[in-house]
Amino acid sequence: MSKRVGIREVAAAAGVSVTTVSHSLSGGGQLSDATRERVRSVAEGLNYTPNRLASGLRSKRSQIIGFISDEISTTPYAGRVLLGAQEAAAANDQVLMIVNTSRDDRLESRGIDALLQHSVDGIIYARMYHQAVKLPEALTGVPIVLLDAYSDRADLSSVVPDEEGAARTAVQHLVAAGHRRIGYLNNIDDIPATHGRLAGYKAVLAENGIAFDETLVTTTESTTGPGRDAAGQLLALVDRPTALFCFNDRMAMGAYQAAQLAGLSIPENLSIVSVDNFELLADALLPGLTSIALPHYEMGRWAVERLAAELAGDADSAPQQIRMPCPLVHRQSVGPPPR
Amino acid sequence: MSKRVGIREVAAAAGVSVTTVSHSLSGGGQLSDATRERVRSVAEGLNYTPNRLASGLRSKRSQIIGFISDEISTTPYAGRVLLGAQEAAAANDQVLMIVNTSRDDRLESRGIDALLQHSVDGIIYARMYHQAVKLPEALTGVPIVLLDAYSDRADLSSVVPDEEGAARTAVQHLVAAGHRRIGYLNNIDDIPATHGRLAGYKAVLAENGIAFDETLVTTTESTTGPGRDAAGQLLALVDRPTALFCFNDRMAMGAYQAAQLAGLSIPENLSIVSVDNFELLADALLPGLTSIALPHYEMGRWAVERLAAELAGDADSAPQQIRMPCPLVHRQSVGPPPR
DNA sequence: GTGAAAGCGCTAACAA
DNA sequence: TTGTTAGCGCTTTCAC
Repeated sequence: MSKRVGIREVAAAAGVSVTTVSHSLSGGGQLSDATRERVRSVAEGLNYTPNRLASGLRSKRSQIIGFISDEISTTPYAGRVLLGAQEAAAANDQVLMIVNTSRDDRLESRGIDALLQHSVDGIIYARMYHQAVKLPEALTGVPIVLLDAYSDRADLSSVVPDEEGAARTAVQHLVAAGHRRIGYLNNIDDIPATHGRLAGYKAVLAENGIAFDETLVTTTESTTGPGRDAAGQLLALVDRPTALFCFNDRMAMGAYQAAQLAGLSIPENLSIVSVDNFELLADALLPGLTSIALPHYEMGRWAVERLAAELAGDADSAPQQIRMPCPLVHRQSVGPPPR
Repeated sequence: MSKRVGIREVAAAAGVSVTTVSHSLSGGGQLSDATRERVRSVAEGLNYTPNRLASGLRSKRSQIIGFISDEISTTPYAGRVLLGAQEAAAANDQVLMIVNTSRDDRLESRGIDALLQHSVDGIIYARMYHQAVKLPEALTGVPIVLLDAYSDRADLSSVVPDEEGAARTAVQHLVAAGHRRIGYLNNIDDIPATHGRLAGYKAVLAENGIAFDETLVTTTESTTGPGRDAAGQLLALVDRPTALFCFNDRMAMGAYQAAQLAGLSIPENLSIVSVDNFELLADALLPGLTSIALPHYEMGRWAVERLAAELAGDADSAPQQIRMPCPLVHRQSVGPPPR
């Protein structure tokens, strides 16, 4: 730390004015390439780094992106979102300032105040799973991009996973393996993932001439225990499914346990595909769990890049609300149906 | 956003000078309580919020804490650390600016530059698992607290988990349940957790008059597959262990699988305790996995609080290097030994 | 007790 | 093509 070198030292050392230094470094003004180059090398020689507080104060651009999320922790996915956002920010010479709200309006309000006081240039408003949000009043007029969230404000860009597409990919994979009797362990929460994935499941069945059988669809909490029970129920059917599509990896883990209890081996007697591609689980299960990956990292990157584009003003005029595709990650839990 | 109200508007509205407003709000100066109170209410009425860029520029205190970590993502624990750090920062009216290095020196160096340019008041230098670090030159002179890391610099405060204590608690729990033949699935990496937990394991055996038997200790990569193999090996012993202490939950999951393959049920035929308390796994396993929790959230909090104390100058003069205790979380994987 | 005024380090008009 | 200068919004001497 000690005494950082400032723009005037650079100016003096280069024998020019501070203006020239500022222009040289920021690429502004009308300078000869020679001067620009010389100033730059002097600055570098002096180990000059700008004071962003000062430049932000003057120019009204702090180069700070605020990141508000309801839960930084709890889910292991959160980290990937942050990582993507952080890397994109770094690439734009921006930095991330984070705030966690724990789904508490007061904390959220304080957090927004803190970000605004620090003059963030814009805010990524993130949720840890795909859901509808209502933006707080305090954010009015601030550049915002929604992440894993959507609102009724058509003027905001947002990014969410393509839930229906995810389910389509998963179920299509099972159909391609020869399955026609496919169960679905759905979540019970009233959220886009629940409805979107069910829609995808039904669509693929229809497209393949497979009649929808509601006895093959269960609706429970999306954790391991309920998944185990739900799968057990389906596997006890006289005409049991030969494959299971699971809402998430945790439910799939329950399905593995149910299969074991029923004496069925995977994938010989039962094929399983789920959503999340949470590696700690998917890789650890025996055999490995084939799963649809949610594009957390990509959504983080996209949100920051989009925000940067909007801030730069060179963005396509219209805000974008996009759904990200969710790729299938092959492991060993899918095989042909038993004969 | 629009036109934020500044300190001069408040001054005008309250009929005082900007100095008085500044003093009133920051608690400085020699003002009458009456004035202070009046100014405060006027400021609140006007919805005044200070511009931290300006105050930071002038006062040399940005109220920003930098958070550098090698991996924001990958591990699910990272989130808890960040959460603790964030909450502690918010409580101190500070905010977190995060940077990820991906264990890349160039990225780290850029990240440090970015934080310094934004005039962070101090930095939490974090690793995602307990390890030795060498601090980059660029950080010289900057207030630092190490998190899940330690260095040879005695002038820095740091916090790490008490690895030996964690193992002691785990193994003692097994001994208390009546076990005397206890296997240990250790990690192969040359890190403090590996050595510390082995030491704790040995210490408890010794204290209970149980001879150390090296055939009961395996050393492999700390993931599920290797854990499965290692456990399988121990369970195949003629005088097999009645309990297993596992380096982490992932290895414990492997041990569950090995037990199943060996036809042993948990906890009737085999008791298991591990370290991490990664709920997604520990809760999902059948039966629930008893595990030692690593104090991620607490370390995050402690690091920020300690840094704040050092910055405030009211800290105990000497830096503190502490080991945090790791509590046992009871589930259903421990029982008495089979007779 | 309170206020005037000088900057913090930089950028952006405007001059030259 | 380059330099002068006036602030950005606040804190902090220092004078009253």
